[in-house]
Amino acid sequence: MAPITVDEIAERIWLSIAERRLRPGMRLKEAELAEIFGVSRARIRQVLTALERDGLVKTEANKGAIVAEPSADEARDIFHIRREVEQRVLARLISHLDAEKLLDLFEHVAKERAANAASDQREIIKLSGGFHLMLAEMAGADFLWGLMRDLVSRTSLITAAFRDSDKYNCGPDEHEELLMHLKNGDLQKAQHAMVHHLEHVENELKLAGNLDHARSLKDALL
Amino acid sequence: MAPITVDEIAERIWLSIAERRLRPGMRLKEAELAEIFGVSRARIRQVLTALERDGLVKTEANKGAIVAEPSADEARDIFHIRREVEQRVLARLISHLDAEKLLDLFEHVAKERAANAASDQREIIKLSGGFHLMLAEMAGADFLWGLMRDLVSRTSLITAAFRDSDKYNCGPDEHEELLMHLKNGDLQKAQHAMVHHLEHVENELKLAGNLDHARSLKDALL
DNA sequence: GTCGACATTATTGTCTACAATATCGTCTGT
DNA sequence: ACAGACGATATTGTAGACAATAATGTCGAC
Repeated sequence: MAPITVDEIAERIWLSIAERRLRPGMRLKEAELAEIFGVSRARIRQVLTALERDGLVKTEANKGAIVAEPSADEARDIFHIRREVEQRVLARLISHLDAEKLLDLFEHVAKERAANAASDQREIIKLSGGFHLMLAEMAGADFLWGLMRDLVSRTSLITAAFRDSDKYNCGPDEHEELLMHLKNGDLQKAQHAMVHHLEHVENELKLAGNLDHARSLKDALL
Repeated sequence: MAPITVDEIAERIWLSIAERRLRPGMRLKEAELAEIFGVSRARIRQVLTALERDGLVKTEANKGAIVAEPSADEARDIFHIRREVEQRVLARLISHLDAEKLLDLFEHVAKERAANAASDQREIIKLSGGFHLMLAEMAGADFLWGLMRDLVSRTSLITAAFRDSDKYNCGPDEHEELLMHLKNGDLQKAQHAMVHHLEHVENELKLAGNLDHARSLKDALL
């Protein structure tokens, strides 16, 4: 019997948010979560602080945690920064990229394709983010990897909040195209493909119509 | 009698690191810190997780926390990303920047100048970072502000680790020049000044000589 | 009948004690 | 004398109990 870890709980909540089972604004009561996962509140508190760091929940003093409600502007900022970070990741990666790593990456994309074929949404979400994190990890740049973790989870939240259809965000085709350029050692083309890919994802969201959830009741009703 | 808060403790530790009173690699034992600040270990734990989020300390499971030991490559990544983030901050800021905010900014620079004149190192450190955070806060972009907090603290660590002289990093003159461009509503020049400023700071560090602290003993001795 | 103060309840924040784990010293067998 | 394992100690991880705080419902006064 292995007690569930903090990371596992955090992942579960992350997935629930990405799947839109937990909607922005929903309260996450500590005692409730502790009950659900069969752990103490102390552990849940760690989970919540981790989730807050990744921008998935927002906590207010003495008022608890709620699922974060990103604004359209925030979403644009996140995509903007993410484009820069991902390009940097590729630049750092391409210098020490060997055949084995490339194989792992192609294998990963194959898994994505399988999940897509099976319409296994949870797996799709995990793998899509995982691909980008894998690139960062292989780049061997801890700081960039940490940033990417943050950005990926925030992107999940944004996608959940702003996509209209049930279309999936990260298609395997674009990932594979990117890998081809990496395989050829062409950094510029790889970066271009990455930017294109991210813009594609961003453009599928409804950021234009700023039907922003109002920050306060006052704003919402007056 | 007000008990010291988590943020205050974190700031104290941050300053000690920035002042090089705490050196990279030093252990931060929980009980010891709890004793020093007169609080319980639970509180210290919160402090340490916060510091880890900001990249100032590194914790390993069941082994405790040590002051982080950034590599030169990591430092370069951080500066690279920081340039992009700061430019984005300026872009977001310039649209809704009024006379009052500008006044506050100029006032802040005046304080920096005073601290410099008095050679109050602790105050210099606080104010230098504070200036950049102030810009982010005024931009009204929470995500960017959070990123900047992270980047500023990481920059403090890098500066502490890699500067050779006791030269101070952020000079008030460059900050003021930036403000002039903002006052004139010239985004491009402001961004250019910012990039120049950050490159200036980066170039004063000894990142070239990669006398990287080896990650492991094996690497260090063999 | 409505406004304001007060009590109740639910929820988070904090502390203290206990359990798990790693590290380091020591001992024994060869 | 040295290698390996075992045990002691120090340190972190976890849980549960208690205190503080904020939201809400109720009562009383005007």
